[in-house]
Amino acid sequence: MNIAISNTSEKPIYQQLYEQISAQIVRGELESGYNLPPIRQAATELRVSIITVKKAWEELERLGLIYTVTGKGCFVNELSPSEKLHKRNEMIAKQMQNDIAYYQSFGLTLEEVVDLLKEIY
Amino acid sequence: MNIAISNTSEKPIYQQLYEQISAQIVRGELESGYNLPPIRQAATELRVSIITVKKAWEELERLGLIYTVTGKGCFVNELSPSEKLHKRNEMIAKQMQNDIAYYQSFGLTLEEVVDLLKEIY
Amino acid sequence: MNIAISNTSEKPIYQQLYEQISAQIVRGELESGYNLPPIRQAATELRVSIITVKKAWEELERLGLIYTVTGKGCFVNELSPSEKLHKRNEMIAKQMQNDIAYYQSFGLTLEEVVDLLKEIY
Amino acid sequence: MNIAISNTSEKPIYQQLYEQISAQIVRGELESGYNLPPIRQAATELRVSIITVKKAWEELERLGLIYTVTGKGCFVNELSPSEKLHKRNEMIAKQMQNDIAYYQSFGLTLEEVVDLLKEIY
DNA sequence: GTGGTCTAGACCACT
DNA sequence: GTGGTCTAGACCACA
Repeated sequence: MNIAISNTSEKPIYQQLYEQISAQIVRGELESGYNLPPIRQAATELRVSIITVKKAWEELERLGLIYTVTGKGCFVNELSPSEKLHKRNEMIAKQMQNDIAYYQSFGLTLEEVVDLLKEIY
Repeated sequence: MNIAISNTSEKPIYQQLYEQISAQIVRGELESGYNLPPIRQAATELRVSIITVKKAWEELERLGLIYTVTGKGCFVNELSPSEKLHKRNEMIAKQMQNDIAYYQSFGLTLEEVVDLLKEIY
Repeated sequence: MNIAISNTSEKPIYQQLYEQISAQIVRGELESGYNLPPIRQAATELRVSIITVKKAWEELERLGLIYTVTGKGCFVNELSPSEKLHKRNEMIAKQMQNDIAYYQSFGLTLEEVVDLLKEIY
Repeated sequence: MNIAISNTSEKPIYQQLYEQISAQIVRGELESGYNLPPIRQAATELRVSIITVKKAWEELERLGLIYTVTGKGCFVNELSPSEKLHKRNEMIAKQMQNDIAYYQSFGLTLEEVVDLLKEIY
């Protein structure tokens, strides 16, 4: 578990958590069947509230990336590489649609967006 | 004034307001010196609270896009086209940094991002 | 009449007016008996509201710097040089007390204030 | 938290709040990491509205003096003594420019200002 | 319990 | 009639 939490970020902590973990899962960093640390342990290590971790784990379950076995813990789902890729593209596309809507509201063309993107990347 | 407010959006109303208006200003739709509607009138038309409009107008002033004269009203600042362009890119870049951070967390390369962008745009 | 009005200043216009004129009077730039321009003319020239000019003229009268002759106009009071000096010091001292209170709230010593003052002046 | 609010002052309440607190921070009275009282509690104690306190806290955040963590509270930023000094001088200088402009409108020289200052201080 | 947002209505200063 | 400020109370997201 390699997670970076920022208290001053505009994103809520539980979102930072599930975004980073879901990224690690679809990238294959966290393998199928990987046993996520217990909520209490994760909360202690990351110095966040148990409720916050619970909320993040719940979101991961809702996304179909992990499953919970009561009394045993949470595990990364079995996902084929193609399924992972599909989920990854799904998540990215969802975000990108919002981003593009924002760019377009300022009247940016695709070329301008790409140019700015190359500059900042 | 052509504003669309969504009560279901995750963005606060005042932010929707200043984002749309700032976009209209830097796109040149609202000309320099344009007299924004009085906050009370805007509040009535948009069916939101005066304070909500006020907060949006304040942010626009902070962004250097409008100025307010007590007792007279609020007006769009005098901005040269290059200044508008600069402010636009500034706002976009700020947002784009967050977007890119998200894409990178999924391990996307610049090329992949551009490809996806072209697809969705 | 040599007045500079700023719409974007945080000071209300009527205050800008009476502050500048009172300064000109106690400095001797506007001589005793000088006939201030009619309210309507001043309002037109300065591009402000008649009400605003009226409010400034009233404040000047309240300060004992001008007097009004109904139907004839407003005139600068007869003031001896020592009276002018006294009024000047009075106005400055009043302002300076507020300024000093502000500086002191930040814990500045007299020496620090003087140093900063020399730097900015 | 040692705040004095004057309802008769010409300054708005929220400005009195952030001026006094910012002074306390740059003077070092409120240490880095200090947990400001919750806005509701502060509002009750100071007998002002929540929104008024919120507005003051927002300005403090904008000045780079505090940061807020949703659900946790507001905290004084980590600032080195030199940073504090810099921020202090920055705030003072901003105010002092207005003060000096006023003095100069009366034709005062730097020496006269300093003399008066020493007298009143 | 904490901050984030919003409402509806009010009073005041300024133009 | 305009903006500037303030109130008292409410609901929601977050920890």
